[in-house]
Amino acid sequence: MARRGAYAKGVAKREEILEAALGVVADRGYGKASVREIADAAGLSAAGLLHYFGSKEELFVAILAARDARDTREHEGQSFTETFLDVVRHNAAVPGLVRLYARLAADAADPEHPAHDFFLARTAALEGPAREAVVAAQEAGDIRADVSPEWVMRVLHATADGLQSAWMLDHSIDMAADLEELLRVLRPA
Amino acid sequence: MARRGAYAKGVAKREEILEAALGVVADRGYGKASVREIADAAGLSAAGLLHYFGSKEELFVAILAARDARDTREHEGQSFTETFLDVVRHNAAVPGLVRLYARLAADAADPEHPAHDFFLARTAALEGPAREAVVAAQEAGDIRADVSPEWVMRVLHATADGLQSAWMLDHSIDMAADLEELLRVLRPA
DNA sequence: GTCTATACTCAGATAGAC
DNA sequence: GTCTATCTGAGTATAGAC
Repeated sequence: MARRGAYAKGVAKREEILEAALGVVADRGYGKASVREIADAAGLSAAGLLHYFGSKEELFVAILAARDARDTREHEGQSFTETFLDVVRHNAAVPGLVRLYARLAADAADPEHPAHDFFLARTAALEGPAREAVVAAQEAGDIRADVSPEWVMRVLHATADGLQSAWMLDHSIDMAADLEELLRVLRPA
Repeated sequence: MARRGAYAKGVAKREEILEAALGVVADRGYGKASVREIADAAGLSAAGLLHYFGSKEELFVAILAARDARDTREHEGQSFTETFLDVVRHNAAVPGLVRLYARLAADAADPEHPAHDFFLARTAALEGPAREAVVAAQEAGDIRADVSPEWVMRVLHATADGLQSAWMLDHSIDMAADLEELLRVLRPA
């Protein structure tokens, strides 16, 4: 049917726009990456782009959502620790994405911001599996038992985020190595 | 002399502008805080404001620099750990400042950004005293000796930053308590 | 040295034609 | 589904008043 074709084209165009947007952001930074420039790179007008994504901010949220979806898909079945460190290692290869994440997370503090709910949902979605993994690690003797699983989750998440902030300014920081050392320190005495 | 009077007035106006700017940012967020609106709140025109601060970004860097200067002044003579936790506790009372910091830190990843050098210098300035304090804490038996002082500094800084990110989205997080727990975990077995 | 008025450029977003 | 045209508001450079 005709609708099928149009639909498939829309999906393909969406992905093309996401690719182009990430490229422009990586090259020029969030602030200087205008909707017009991204539209040019994707081969359509600014208004055409906003037909797919309602606003610049929604477009950028979609990039982060696509990244999360890919990370989840690619690490299916892997252990929590390995997934965690793998994602951090991979992030060191995509500075544009890391900067986009930091920028959007800062803006999303405003409850009215389009990314606010995305970040809340993201943290909530990570919470379940991460908690299970931490409890299992404590039972297996890989993480000391005298700390709460919630605290471990918060601190691992926070430290990874904070190391990314520092790494953005100074790429000589080895985020994964610092986190591995933290996991070592968290082991029982 | 006449110069003295004019100079003193300029300094007072600068501080008035910084106060007004922080207020507007806290109320409306970085993005919606326009130079015109801040200028209105400070009682002068946008161009008048830019006479004191060359650009919106430089104005915001000045706010963070003033905060750092105050924090340093107020905690002179206090121990590293108490200063660290005090600053974190105080930050929970000034969400506008925390958001401004996060936003500027994200933008500052671009080496061309006016805040880039500020953040590099800030980290470097913290490094000396913090390293000394960590080494002393290790010698005193408050921090385990099998980790490098540099790693401890990076991780404490990163965790505090990351917890701030999480706290911006969800104010129920107790940043200071989580950091105290981290300091406890870092103690020798 | 302090500050205003004006104006320029560019941004994101919308309306409506095709 | 995509465009052109246009709106509104941003940052800021300039010229010059006081």
